[in-house]
Amino acid sequence: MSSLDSRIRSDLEGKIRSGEWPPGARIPTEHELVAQYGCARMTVHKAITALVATGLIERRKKAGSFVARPHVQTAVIEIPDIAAVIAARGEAYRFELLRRTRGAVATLDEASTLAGFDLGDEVLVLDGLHVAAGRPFCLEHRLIDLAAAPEAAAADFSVTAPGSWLLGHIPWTQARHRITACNAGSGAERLRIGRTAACLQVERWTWRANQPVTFVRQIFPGDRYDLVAEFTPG
Amino acid sequence: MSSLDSRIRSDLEGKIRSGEWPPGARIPTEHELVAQYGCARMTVHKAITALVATGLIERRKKAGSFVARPHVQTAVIEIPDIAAVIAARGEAYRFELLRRTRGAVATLDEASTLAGFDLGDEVLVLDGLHVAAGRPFCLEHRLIDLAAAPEAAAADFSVTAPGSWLLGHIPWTQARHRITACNAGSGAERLRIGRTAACLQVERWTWRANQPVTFVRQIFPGDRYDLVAEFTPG
DNA sequence: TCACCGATAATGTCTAGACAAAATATCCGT
DNA sequence: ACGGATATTTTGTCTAGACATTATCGGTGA
Repeated sequence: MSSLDSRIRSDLEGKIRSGEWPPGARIPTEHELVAQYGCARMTVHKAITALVATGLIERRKKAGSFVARPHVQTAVIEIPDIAAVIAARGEAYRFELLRRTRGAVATLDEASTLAGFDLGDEVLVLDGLHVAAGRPFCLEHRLIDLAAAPEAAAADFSVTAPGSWLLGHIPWTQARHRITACNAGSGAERLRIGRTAACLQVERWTWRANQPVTFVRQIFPGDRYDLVAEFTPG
Repeated sequence: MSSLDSRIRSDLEGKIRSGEWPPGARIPTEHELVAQYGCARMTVHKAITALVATGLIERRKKAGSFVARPHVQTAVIEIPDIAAVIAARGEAYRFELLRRTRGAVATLDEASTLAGFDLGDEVLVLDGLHVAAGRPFCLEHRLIDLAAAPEAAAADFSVTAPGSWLLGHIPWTQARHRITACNAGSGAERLRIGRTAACLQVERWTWRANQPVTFVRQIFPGDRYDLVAEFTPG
């Protein structure tokens, strides 16, 4: 942390975040910074490279390095395990398994539209309810590809939620999230809210080495959950 | 792209993403990779450093470098300018300014709860509607701190949406997003949907050098917009 | 005036070392 | 068998150069 390159990095970052160097401004050349800090160019280069990686700086050969002009807001959103969220709130957590079936993908209506599961793949279909402090917190519908996660066939999901189980057993390498709003509709009874109540719907596709592992659709009552994305550019 | 360090990087990344090196596995030491690629250690080190920055690898002195075990899902979500979103869809875009008032923060009900605006700050309050292809797309309520963005007082927001204007004029350095679901409620008329329709509500606080710049609450009809977060670990 | 083309200045990559720091492994004495 | 000092391995940082690459700038000729 107190290495020279991280000092240079935070110096530069400070000038940018304070607004002293506004977006589009040209920052000193590596040569100038070398003279200023009395170090090797590699050290300066490393510091700038780190800021390029975070999107704070853009480099153009011959022209120089410039403070990036942010154009899209990219926020990092953390989607933790539900059990962990509830535990962090200090509430009691329980998972209720509502349905568990097993079958080939072709027989399931959702399958063809979802995720790129191969037709005929054996999947586990799990419906469940996450309960926090006695109140329904999230209704979950999940498909698990048994080709990618054969051990899931023997797992006991009445104790551990499938999400938590998968996290520990089948490491994924890629995921895609879709966040939408919907009315509670047919899930209203289970969630014990009105059918017209607004809910946050998070859909997540998860792959491992380009093979689908699981698809999950989670429905949260709008007043019980929100997603917060902290952010720094860019 | 075809530099040696990026080749080493993608070799390593391939082994990890393919599952050949599972989470927790130890990867070859830098010394071994140097022997394997016949290059300087700096080159190998740079490649690994890049993967550490993305969270794919963890390094421990003496012990070695290991494939990271993902524990929370962190997704990167892009929140682009609304005008740009609609343009990308190939639809006509229009912004309608519904209300524009100016006043000190203390007089506004929302102010004290919002964002850390200082009491007494002069703010611009803007309500507007984003229209895509003739249909309401997003209802927006915004506060702009005139201390942070004095030029906003003179800007003409009946042409350019304040979000787009701010993006070009007042670079922010920090932002926080909150994503919830809500019913259309009082916004239903403007959005031309039912009062009970589910909407995605995005709230965004934006700072520049630790000074609040703007707060915005955007309400999207749930069936017209969703957020997609692509993801790679960790 | 305009198109081209070469000089130049900046970043991009890489080398072959050096020393530092930290965590594990080993050995030794009790 | 255990605890603690010591050795070793591995990553962390840095140097002082080298040559490659490329966008810009300025000049030259049509």
